[in-house]
Amino acid sequence: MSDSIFEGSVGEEHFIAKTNTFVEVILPIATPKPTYTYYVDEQHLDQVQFGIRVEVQFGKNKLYSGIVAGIHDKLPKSHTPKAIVNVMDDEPIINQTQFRLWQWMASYYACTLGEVMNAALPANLKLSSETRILLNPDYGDDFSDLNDREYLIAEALTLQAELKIEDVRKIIGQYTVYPLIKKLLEEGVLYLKEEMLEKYKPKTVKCVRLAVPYRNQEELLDEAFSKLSRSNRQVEALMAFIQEARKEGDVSKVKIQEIAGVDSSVTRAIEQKGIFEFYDKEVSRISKYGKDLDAITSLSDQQISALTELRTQFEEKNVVLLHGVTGSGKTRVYIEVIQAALARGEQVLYLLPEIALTTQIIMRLQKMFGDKIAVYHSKLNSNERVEVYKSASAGAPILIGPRSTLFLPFKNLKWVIVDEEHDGSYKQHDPNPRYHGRDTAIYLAHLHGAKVLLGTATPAVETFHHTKTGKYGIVTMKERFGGSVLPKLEIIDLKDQTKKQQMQSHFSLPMIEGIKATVAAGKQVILFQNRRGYSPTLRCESCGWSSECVHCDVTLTYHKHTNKLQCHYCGYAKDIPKECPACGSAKLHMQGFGTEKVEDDLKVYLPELRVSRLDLDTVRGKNALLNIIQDFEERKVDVLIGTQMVTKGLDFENVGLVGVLNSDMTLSYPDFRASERGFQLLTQVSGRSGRGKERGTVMVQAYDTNHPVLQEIGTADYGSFFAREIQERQAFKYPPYHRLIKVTLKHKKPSVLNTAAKIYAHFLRNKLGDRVIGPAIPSVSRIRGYYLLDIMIKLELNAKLISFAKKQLHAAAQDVHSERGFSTVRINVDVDPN
DNA sequence: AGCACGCCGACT
DNA sequence: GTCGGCGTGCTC
Repeated sequence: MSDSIFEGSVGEEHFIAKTNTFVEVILPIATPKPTYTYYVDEQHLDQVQFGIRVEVQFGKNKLYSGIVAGIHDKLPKSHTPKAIVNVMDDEPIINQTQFRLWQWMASYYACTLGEVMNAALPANLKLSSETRILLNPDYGDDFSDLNDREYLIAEALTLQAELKIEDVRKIIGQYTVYPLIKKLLEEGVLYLKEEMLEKYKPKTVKCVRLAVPYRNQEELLDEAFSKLSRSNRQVEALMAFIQEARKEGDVSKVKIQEIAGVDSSVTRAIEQKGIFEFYDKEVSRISKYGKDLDAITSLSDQQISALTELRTQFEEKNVVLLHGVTGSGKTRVYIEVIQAALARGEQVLYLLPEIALTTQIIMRLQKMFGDKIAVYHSKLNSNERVEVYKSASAGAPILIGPRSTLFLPFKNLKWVIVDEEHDGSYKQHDPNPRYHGRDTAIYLAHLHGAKVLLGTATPAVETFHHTKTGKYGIVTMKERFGGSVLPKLEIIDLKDQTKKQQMQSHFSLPMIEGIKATVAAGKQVILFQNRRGYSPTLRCESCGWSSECVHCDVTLTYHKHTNKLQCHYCGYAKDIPKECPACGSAKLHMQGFGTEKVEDDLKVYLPELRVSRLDLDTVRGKNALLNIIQDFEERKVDVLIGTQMVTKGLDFENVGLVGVLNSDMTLSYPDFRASERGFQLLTQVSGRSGRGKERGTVMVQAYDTNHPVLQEIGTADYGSFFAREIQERQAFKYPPYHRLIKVTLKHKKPSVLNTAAKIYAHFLRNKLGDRVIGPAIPSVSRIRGYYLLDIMIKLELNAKLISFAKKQLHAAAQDVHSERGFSTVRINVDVDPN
């Protein structure tokens, strides 16, 4: 080792370098450099290793916890490194494989390592000086277990609700505070600020027990019965209770009412006579659901042959698509695959689209595999997340969750299941890294030497294409489980209905009749309304004025519960004007229809029906979704009106009719995936119908009844859809034949933005020619006060070309930013946009 | 991403 | 005359 002694400082402290060791540190921020070099002094020398967190100063006062990505002895020539402030871990929190995944993502999705790190680590592993700490109210005010310094912090927090890391530093008069805070977090004394937002609320169930004299003295029961003898129903309820009480500890009120066939007025009466007593029992959602799900079912012939076929395919291919029609029982096949993996001691990753929407599947798996499953739920608090994170490296057998679950530190990953592989929500849109969960999963599996099972009823065009070229294997299941047949499809011509004046608001006559008949037959109905672009807006009949957001280029939509006009992009809200602000006319009326309007209209035409609604607005609360689903399952609701959400993994037995109110919107959306999305959506929606014994019906209302996709769902014919679609993709240079990169430029001033986009596009066109398209004005051209322009790049599938192009994207951005007055133009790159 | 430095308009 | 607006550049 050469002598490379230099002088430097950290904060106020001055040091003279005595070692010759430096670390490359990844910081959780979007900076152009992937890592920064820090000096390791003597006291930390034997603690630094790859993958641990170190506390470092960055800039004048910012402190971050960064990750050590490398150790070396080369003093940087251009500058004097700062020393690390502290070492935070004894053991690495990421492994080499994770780091390789991060690097791949940063390179493939054209973002920084820091941005990947940000997405990859749970919040509790990413302390920075911006973090605010609060007192955990559950800990109480007994601080006697704390040492002096800890006590000082806790005491300060009783006086002041929250503290910044900087404040903590001042209070205890020392610079190094992270280890202290880390310890207090672990002991449950503190909370990080984010955590307070999502308070854990246990679910409770109303339960029944006998009131005091009767509870302990069985001989008094006769007396209880005689007290109730005047009411048969009350006697029955008590008998139901006694019968249930023999089985297990807690007896739910609902269950008794169900068995005795009575409602809550009866149980309440018994309570009032002093025989019953009600109490709330905390239940885990899983066990509650687990009970009424059947034990492991036997496999159908089709499932058995699918499994055999899968085994064969996996001998050759690393990725296999399981293409099974809705209701063919793919989940059952996954369960078998998982069980086989567990028997061999292999780790399984199970990815789902939106976790909240697929609780049914999670429950089913959890019931099957119990505590072998760790769910990386988006609503876990930070401590729970860290627990799951650590359990992955400890070898938890099954890890299940949305795309971010990819980032866990797997130990022996051998299987990745990507359920509903086609689902658009696997793609992250907004903050970098704009990654695709399915595609990243395939790379992750490659790093681990694991196999990937993609499952869906409606494969993504890219995926199916890869099965055609032989890159992926494919196994098909054509029949629905339990012999239920695919639903009957009726296309209703809205042009014709309008002509005959048979439309009632947005319902055609056949649709109304269909709903009536289905409910009369004791079946339930799902109505699907694609909200996209079809929300109710306020329009002036005289001059055509409509209310627009002041920050975004969208019309405001009417929300009944707030009685205001609101913006979907930024949340801006305003009161409903009495007269038109443009022309003064009072003829303002509501236009368009969202699920809310459908619900209201239906109540007018069919007032006797029990209607419920499932969309983003009604599932805000933590249990709301579950409640809506349960009510529908328990048949307390006749008609469920929903958006896309009803298409995702929900499984209801008693649905006789699925109605699609307006299919045109879905199919005529102006982008290259419109057909694909439309086909997937309509097929998935219709798959909700007739899951039980009898054949269901699907009614699709359409103006453009000749749209090819409408014919293709009719025959559930993926093959002909694919054949037509793949030709268009090829002809118009879209994926899978070309790779798309979408660049979005943003600025507050349209003039600056326009020039910037021109410079950018011109720069790129010089390098890439007519592969560069645009700039074009996107359908929403302004968001939160920023104007937007899109530039699309279509690249042939040539690795050299693609990596060249990504370099040029970077150069083009620098070119724009170096121009005077253009440094504030934001440039976002989205590889493989949806 | 944050933060300080620096250069131009409306105020005591 | 300054206060503060934002545009610019740098951070190991």
